Formats: sequence, structure tokens, C-alpha cells
Amino acid sequence: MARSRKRERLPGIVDVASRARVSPATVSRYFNNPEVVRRPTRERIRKAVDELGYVRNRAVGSMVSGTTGCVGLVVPTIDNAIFSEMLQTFSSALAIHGRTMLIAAHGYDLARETVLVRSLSEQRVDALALIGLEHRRETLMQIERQGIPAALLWNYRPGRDWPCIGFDNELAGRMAAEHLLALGHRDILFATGEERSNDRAAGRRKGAMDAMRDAGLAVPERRRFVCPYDIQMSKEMIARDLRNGVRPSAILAGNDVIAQGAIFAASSLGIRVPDDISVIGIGDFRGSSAFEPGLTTVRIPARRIGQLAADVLIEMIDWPEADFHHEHCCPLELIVRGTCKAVEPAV
Amino acid sequence: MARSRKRERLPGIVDVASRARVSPATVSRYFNNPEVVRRPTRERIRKAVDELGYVRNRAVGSMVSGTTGCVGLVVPTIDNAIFSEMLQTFSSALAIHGRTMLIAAHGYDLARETVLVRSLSEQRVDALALIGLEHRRETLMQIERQGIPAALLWNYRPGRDWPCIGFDNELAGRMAAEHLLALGHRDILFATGEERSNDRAAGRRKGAMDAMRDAGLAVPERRRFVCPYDIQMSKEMIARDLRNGVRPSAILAGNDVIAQGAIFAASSLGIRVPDDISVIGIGDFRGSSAFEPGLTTVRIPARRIGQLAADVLIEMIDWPEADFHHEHCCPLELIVRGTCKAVEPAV
DNA sequence: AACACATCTGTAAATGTTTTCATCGTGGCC
DNA sequence: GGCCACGATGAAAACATTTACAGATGTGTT
Repeated sequence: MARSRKRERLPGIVDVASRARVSPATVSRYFNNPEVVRRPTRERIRKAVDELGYVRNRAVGSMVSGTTGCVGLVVPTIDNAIFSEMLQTFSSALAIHGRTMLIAAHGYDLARETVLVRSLSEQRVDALALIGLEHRRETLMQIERQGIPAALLWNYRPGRDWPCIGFDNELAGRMAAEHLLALGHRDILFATGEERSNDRAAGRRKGAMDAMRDAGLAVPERRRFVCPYDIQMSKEMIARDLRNGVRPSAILAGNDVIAQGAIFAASSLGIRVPDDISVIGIGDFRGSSAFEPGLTTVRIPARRIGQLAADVLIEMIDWPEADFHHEHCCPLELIVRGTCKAVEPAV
Repeated sequence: MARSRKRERLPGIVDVASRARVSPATVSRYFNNPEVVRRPTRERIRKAVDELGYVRNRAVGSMVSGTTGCVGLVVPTIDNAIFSEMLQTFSSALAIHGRTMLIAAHGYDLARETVLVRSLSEQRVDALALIGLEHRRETLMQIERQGIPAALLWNYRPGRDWPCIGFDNELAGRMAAEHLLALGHRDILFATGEERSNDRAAGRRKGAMDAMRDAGLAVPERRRFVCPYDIQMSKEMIARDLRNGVRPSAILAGNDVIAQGAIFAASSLGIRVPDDISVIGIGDFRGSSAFEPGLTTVRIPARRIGQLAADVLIEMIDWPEADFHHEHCCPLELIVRGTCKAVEPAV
């Protein structure tokens, strides 16, 4: 027997009101400001709500009070190990404050991002978060014109017009490179992420390259790879290179997924990590520690960013007047495990 | 210079109307039924919308037309490799139809699920999807009473009252077990997922156990493990066991994350996969194929489920009268890679 | 007893759309 | 020319709530 689908009229606030023998206004107060209604009245309303199975309609409330209880989040993709850690924290943090997360993914296409932002605007989200610092002028203008509190996540650069909560991606790249340099590596393969619509990946590569330049080392073209965000494909790309040319002494991966691909690539060719080749990643995804040997990487504080983002946005919603200048640069940490080794001193 | 936050009145449909010298009704039609408004009029409205930067307010529309363009999805967790593949597809499929995904995670707590469903009801989602077949009676009643089109995802059993789109988790467990049995394994370690509020994990274990029973084999208590959904923790649990007792000839993991943990556990102890021990997983996560050796596993059609779920829900929204009996059991596939090997015939 | 004051509740306006029904042209047809 | 059908548009009601304001009730003070 299938469920009934008849959309008979649902009980409204006036039904509750008349059953509880109060005015609709009082029922409204019961939900939004319980403390101002007298306890016995409260009790009567609670009972009426229960009996009628009344579910209040936030969508309407938004019209008059201008608030929906929804916070929008626009990400390149949900299907990404470390984003989803952030999403999870963000969503939980919102839930604690009785808010819901509206999410949309643009697949690394900033033009699509614009239409998603518009779509979320139409839903009248109370606040909005985007990933990365770079967006189409139109996207940002849209948000500004609607007066939606918004923050930019994941990447960080000081002195922006917009609140931003993230970490310094250039620094992450630099830290990884400097770790390898400190271990004596000179011939390093840079396998970084795709940079189209992705200022995070671009920043990491830049940071790594800057470190090399500062060390007075040139990085030839054949040591620069752009890998997709996919273990299997990264593995294949790197394996192909490892098989053919002169083997580098280390691989710097733009993220842990690429790093994992690199490890498997080496492993598939019988090249030992870290004895024959060192590998360093960026991210410290769940699971990176379990690798054999454990992946040396630069930890991204994903959960911290998610939590902070939720806090900041809620603050901006609740005190729209206040003009906080939110800028949070979360600290990175080099996690040394087993995939990097000092190069043997030349004989 | 911080962004202005003044919530000055946004242009409404009447502002657009008066600028385009038409009535608000016509503007409304322009958005909802463009083909009924004459072309020159349409053009005038388009211009007015542009100039004013009008963004329509779906939240209000929901009040009178009873539709928000939002579809709710309640999951145990976002931060799960294979769910997030499904989420991604689901969300894209919705976006194509101009709908947005409202998402909420309950952290494997069915009591919290009830409050999340209520919260989504309050937002007046047009439809709702839940993960798994088992839910609190209250949750389901809530949905039914509100008359919200809903579907149950990920798990499948025939003859349910509710539309369900998923796969047969028992069969998945059985397929994995039978593969090992066919290879001659008799002493198998079962490392399955936690079953609290998780009928999928429970089903897989049951299926595997049934296969063993059918083969006339008993599975002693010490060969039954319950592992968390975490590579590192699974690795530790399994490594501890492998170090101490009599080593099984194979490990059947309830999901690929546990399987990956198992592989690393073996690897950390110098136990070779598949020569010394076989490992089979369930899921075929992105990345499982890249392992060295590639993980043998039962593939879950995550993207297919996401796509199908979106299609079904949209159908239910658009034809509320029709009483389709939606039941989709997506096929599973055994993916044989390199982690399983036939046991040596006894000498 | 009169009054100030605080607390609680009701009245009614306001919110921004959608939708129903009516109206107004326009052109075809008898 | 009168009638009808049709397509495009407008007027106004309806939607379910919130909120400003006013009214009612009770309490303590003089």
C-alpha cells in the first residue's frame, strides 16, 4: 500500500491558535520568543501543536522577518576527501544553532558558480560561503547587491575586502618544498593540482616554486606536472614518467590524493618509498596516516576552517550592524611520517 | 574597505512591474511561464529585471504555490568517500532541473534524524531522501503527514511501502564471501562496519554470514570484527589481531575503507597481499583501483543511485497524482583485481 | 483609592509573490 | 456587422506568518 500523497491543507498557525484559544501572534511568539509567553499559555500551545502535528513554515517567515535559517555553501565539488571533512564540521556547527545548510557544487566552473549563487539568493539564504578567493566579478557583485553576509573559505590572503577564513596555500607549498630541500633533495618532481578556477592549487605550486627559486634552484619543465584530483590517474601519469626518464629523488604532490597516487606509482614499479624516492603531500587527509609508510604531509586544518566559517557567518547574521573585519589564517603543520628521507651524501 | 551590509529594501516584483509598465502578474508569468507573455513585453521585463538587479524570491513563492525548488537529503555523514560520490551526482542532477539540495547529516543517530527531518519540513522542501530502510516510526510519520514525496536510498529490499533506490546489501556481503569461498578460503576474518543505526552494514554482514552457513562453515566469534569507518583505526584493529592469533587466510571487509586498512595492516607486518593473505572489500571507492595490488571488491553503483534518486524525486514532485511504485535495485558487480588469490591446495 | 508600571496577549497591518477571474483587443467566420 | 474564440494582460484575493502597537490584567506604591 503506497503512501497517501494528497496534499490536503496542513494545519497552520491559526489552527493551532484557535485550538489553544490564543491568538496567532502568541503562537508565533511561542516559537520565536518562548520566554515572553506565560507558562500555562505555553503549555496549552505546546499541546495544540502536538495534537495537530503542526510544523511551522520557515519559508513564509522569511518573507516578513527576512530570515530563512538557511546558510548557503558553494563548493567546487562535494566529492573531495578534505572538503567533505570541512562540510561535515560546517554543517554540524550550523545545526547546533538551528540552521540548515544549502549546498551547491559547480564542478570547478566559475561561470556556473554565478548561477548557483543566484539560485541560493533566490532561496534567500541568510548567509553565503564560497571556496577560494577568486570569483567572477559578477558573482561577488550579486552577493553584495543582495546584502547577503558572505565569507570566502579555504584560501587566505590578508587585506581582502571580504571576510576570509582559510590558510595560506602558498605557504603550504613552500613548507613542503623546504622540507624536501632541507633533506638535501635537489631534483624534485612537482605534481600539483589543476589550476583552472582553482586559486588554491595555483598558490601551492607558486609557493613551492618560490622556495626553489630562493634556494637558487631551477625547475625544468619536465619536472612540472599537472595532475587531476584522482588517485588512479595521478598514479598513471607519475608511473609513466618514473618509468621513462631520469628518476627524481623526490616528488612534491599538490595534495594527498596525488601523493597517494605517486606512492602507488612507485610501488607498482618496484621503486621503494622512501629509500629510492621521497614523497610529500599537502592535506593530511583521513587515511594518509595509515599508509605504509605513513605519508609525510602538510596538514590542512579542515575542521577548524569549517567550524570557524560557521561561527563567523552566524555572527554576521546575528549582528548585521557590527563591522567585524573577519580574517582568519589557520596555521599549517608539517606532519613528518615515513615517506621522506634525506638524500645519501654524494660519495 | 568592508562591504556594505545595509539591508535596504531589495527591488520586488512590483518594482520590476512598474518599471516595465506591466502588472506584477505579468512579471510573475515571465518567470514561471515565459511562453504565455508576448515577446515585446517579455523583452521589456527582461530589461527592467536587469536594470534593477531583481532577484526573485522563491521563499515567498513557496507560500502560495507550495513549492520551494529545494530537495532535502538526510545522510548519516557527508564525510564518506562513497556517499559523497552519490551526493555529487544527486546534486548535479537536481541542479539541471533548477533545484537546489538542502542537506543535513545526523552522524548515525536516528533520533537526530527525526529532528533534521522536521527542520527540513519547516523549510518546506519539495521532496526528501533518506539513507537506509530503517528509521524511527516518528520520522516516517512526520514525512507522511506532511505529504512530502520521499524516497529511501542506498539499501534495497522489495515490497516496501516507500519508494526505495539502492542495492541489495545482503547480496553484496554474499558476493564477497562467495568469491573467497570459491577461491578455497575457509578461515576468513570478517571485518564489517558498525551496525548502530546502519542497516546497510548489518545487511552486508548478514549476507556474508549466510553464505558461510550455506557452505556449511561456522564462523567463530574471534573471526568477527566490527570496525569503525576509518582507515587508521581499522588498520590498528586488524594489525593487532594479525600479530597475535592464528592468521586467517582471507579478510572480508564490510567496505573499502576497512579493506584498505586491512591491506596496510598486513603490509605493516610484512604479510604480503595476496600471497600470504587475501583481502576483499565492498564499495569500489575512487582510489581502490589504484592500490598496489588493486583492491578486489564489490562495486556499489553510487553515481547511478544518485542519478536515479534525483529522477524519481523530481517525477514525484511533478506528478503528485501518479502513483508510481518506485523500486530500483541497482546491480552489483564483482571487481576482481589483485588482492585475492586461491589458497594453495593442501600438500 | 488612585496611580505607575510591568507583564502578557490580541488586533491588524505588512510582507512579496502566485493565481483566479475578468477584461480588452483582434481577427476570423458566418 | 455581429458573434465568438483566443491571446495577452490586469485587478485583486489568497497565502501563513511576524511585528508594531494597543489593550488588558495584575502588582506594588503612595
